[in-house]
Amino acid sequence: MGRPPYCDKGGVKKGPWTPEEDLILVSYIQEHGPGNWKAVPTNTGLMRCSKSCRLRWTNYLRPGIKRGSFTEPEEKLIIHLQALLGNRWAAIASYLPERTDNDIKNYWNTHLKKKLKKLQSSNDSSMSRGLSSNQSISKGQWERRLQTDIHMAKQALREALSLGETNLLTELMKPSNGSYSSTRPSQPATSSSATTYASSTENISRLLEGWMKNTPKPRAAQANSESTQHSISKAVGTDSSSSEEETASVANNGRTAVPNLFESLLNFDSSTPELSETSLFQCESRPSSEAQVPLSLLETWLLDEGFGQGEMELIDMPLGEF
DNA sequence: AATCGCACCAACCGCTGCCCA
DNA sequence: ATGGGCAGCGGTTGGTGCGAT
Repeated sequence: MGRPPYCDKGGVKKGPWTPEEDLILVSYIQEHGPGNWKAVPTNTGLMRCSKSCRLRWTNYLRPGIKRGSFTEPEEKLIIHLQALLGNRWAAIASYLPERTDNDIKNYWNTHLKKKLKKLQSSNDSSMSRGLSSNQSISKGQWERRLQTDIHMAKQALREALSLGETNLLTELMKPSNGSYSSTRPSQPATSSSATTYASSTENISRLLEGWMKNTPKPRAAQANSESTQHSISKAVGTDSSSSEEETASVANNGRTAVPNLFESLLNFDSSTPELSETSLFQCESRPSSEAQVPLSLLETWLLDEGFGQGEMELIDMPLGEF
């Protein structure tokens, strides 16, 4: 129906956010918490629509966001979840609490799609040499193979963990240096926009530091602000905190802390109380909205110890629908 | 050195669903 | 029951940087 576009009002700024705007937004959210986005432009004086503010926060400024290349376990998890859930990036992102749906979506579109295409084409050629086609695989076989793949992903996670939690987190958090480096690891922070932003964000970091020292806040906001500052500092590589802090749980905004997540992933207990018919997709809404990521039926299925055991011969089956 | 094409990602757009009056 | 307002989501686009030619 003809509802006018929400951000169609005149005088609404579009385009990249400036560090100053970021600072204003972060400061406001630290004080008031995320939510009630409609009030944000009004109360902050930002010439942005509420939607833009929300996006900027959830995709960039929100504490606990991991920036940097995707690790192999993450990659596998995304592939499997995409096979299971389709392009429901928010649902997928709920299993990777440090990644935003936007990030995952971008990563999928720019990296994984191609990767899988390649994989598929190479597989097609092997199929033409006598292997059965995807389409001819029975549903049961398909599911079993998928389960095997998932089991392997899980295995990879566990292996990573077995190196020690710190190592895992190091792995999971690398490079945590503020700019995406997935396929451009050497991209210098000297690219014009990056430079401008990085240096300005450094300023934000410093400003926030001072601001936090001087501004008394409610407890919740304070906790939030610390992690936010940490996040921003991290994002610009100015974080001087110890590695302990680095690996410390970043329970912020109700999002599941990393160690907790992996604890939940790896110590999965099938007697999870949340198990219910309706729980299958209960993680679809962003975990940023309050609760810890509950273990859903899907997680059960994904991570159940018993799954995939003895099915290792079914590895590397290409995932269809890519 | 200049140009072109590609890759990447932040941000926008538009739709959907939920909540509330 | 209904309609408006808002948040959330997925698809798409535009700007920027890099590498190849």
